[in-house]
Amino acid sequence: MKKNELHKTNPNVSVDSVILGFDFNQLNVLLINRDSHQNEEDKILALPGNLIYDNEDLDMAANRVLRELTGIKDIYLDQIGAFGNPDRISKKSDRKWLESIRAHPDARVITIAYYTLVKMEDFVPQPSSFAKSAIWVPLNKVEELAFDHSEILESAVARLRKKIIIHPIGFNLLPNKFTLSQLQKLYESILGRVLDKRNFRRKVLKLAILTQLKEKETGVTHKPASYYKFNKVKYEALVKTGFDNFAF
Amino acid sequence: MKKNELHKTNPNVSVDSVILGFDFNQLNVLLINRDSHQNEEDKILALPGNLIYDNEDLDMAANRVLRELTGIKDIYLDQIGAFGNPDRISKKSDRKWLESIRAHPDARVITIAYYTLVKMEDFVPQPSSFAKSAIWVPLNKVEELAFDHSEILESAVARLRKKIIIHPIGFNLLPNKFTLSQLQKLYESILGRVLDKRNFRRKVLKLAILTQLKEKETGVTHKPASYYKFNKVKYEALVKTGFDNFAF
DNA sequence: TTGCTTAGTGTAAATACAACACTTTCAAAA
DNA sequence: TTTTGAAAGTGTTGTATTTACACTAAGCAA
Repeated sequence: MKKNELHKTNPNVSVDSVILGFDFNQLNVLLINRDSHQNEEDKILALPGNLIYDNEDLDMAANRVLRELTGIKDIYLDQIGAFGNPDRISKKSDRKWLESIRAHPDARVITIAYYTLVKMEDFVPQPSSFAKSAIWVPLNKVEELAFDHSEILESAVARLRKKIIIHPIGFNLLPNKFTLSQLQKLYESILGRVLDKRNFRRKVLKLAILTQLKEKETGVTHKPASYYKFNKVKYEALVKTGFDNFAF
Repeated sequence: MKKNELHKTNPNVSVDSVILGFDFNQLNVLLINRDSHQNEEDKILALPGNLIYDNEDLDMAANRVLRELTGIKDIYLDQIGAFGNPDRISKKSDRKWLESIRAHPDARVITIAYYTLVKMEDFVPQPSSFAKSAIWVPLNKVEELAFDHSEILESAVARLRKKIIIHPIGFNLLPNKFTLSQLQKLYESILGRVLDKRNFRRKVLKLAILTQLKEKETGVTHKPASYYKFNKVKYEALVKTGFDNFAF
């Protein structure tokens, strides 16, 4: 084909999701492996994703992928952007991945990447011999991924790091009730630095978007921490005032 | 077709660019009209864009669109994201636009949107009877655009507003030499509020990324302002220190 | 009862931000 | 030549925010 000629075959367009969860210690990403036959190239993991349907918009497609894989619906989802260098099918294993989502074999693939934050308790991967089993992998243990998924994952984390300073989306990663220390640990994991306990607590509580519960931790070998829950009503009210800084 | 069936026809994928320029008074966006026949539906303007080629990556395609239209190359470009509701071809005129970029007629169109900041002096649209003539339109005079381009334009401005607080990309919109008042006016245009002159100057100068020139304004009927230029070397050094706040 | 572990709390110094008014310099008009 | 208009340029002060820092409280286990 002549260089720079318009394509005759339209590209495949898929949606891939970076699904992040927090295990009270570090961030984890949900990855899938194609099947359980452990050939060398089958060990390469990928972000969950699929081709978009004709009749759904992009956000719907991302929601569908999340729902089909985990059963979770109506969750916070944010588009990272489009990826798709023409030479992105570089690894031996990438072709197999493409077959598995029934992509047009001759066309390039462009993917619209999303990231989302979920409570890990909402999805516990089942040990399975089925194709496409999913596993939680701690961010610092992630190895090379299929296609350009490593790059997408990196973008997602960078985006989250910026966004969490401005919007308290971190609450999506925690159970409904949580302690201030858990919240602080979450922020430290995302931002990659330790925070001053007193300053953190003062700042969070001053926002007045948390409700302190009467309940406390039990069974711990130290002073039990008080549980809090996220107060969505107060948060919405706060946003309306033009609030835009949650910086630590 | 059955609902939620995978598409048989891959979507068209195009790149659209929000090209912004500053005329020392307000922000302008570069729009094109399809041809000079002034039928009613031909008056609808659109963002410049085109289908991506088979062998180019997305950023390259956006650069190409910018270069083909204006001759400008190697400019700051930032991806906004992907747009493309399946029902986005809503207006009578939209089909004509699609024909003009030779899109596959039966497939939906997904577009990857970019925005870029240019010096208006670098591109002066020529009055033309050719198809697809381009014009600078002040942001507050923009009417309904083709497809979902109004939504894309809105996203671009919102993105710029956030980004300019953190990165001094505003210099891309000004000539090489400019006065502090021009710079302030630019920030006021983007942020949509007036800024205190003394506080603005103190803050900008403290960053030490501007070099004051010996040259002053001439021919003005008031005290002539000193010219400054952007010092890229000092800026890069500043970024390395972890600087991330240019807030006003 | 002692020891270990994490929860929970206040203050002071340094820094950043916001508000505010007058003098200077040029060109044009009187 | 003098006056006028118009924007450039310049510091200070009060307020709010950020940072740094150390001890007591409460539970469980040994």
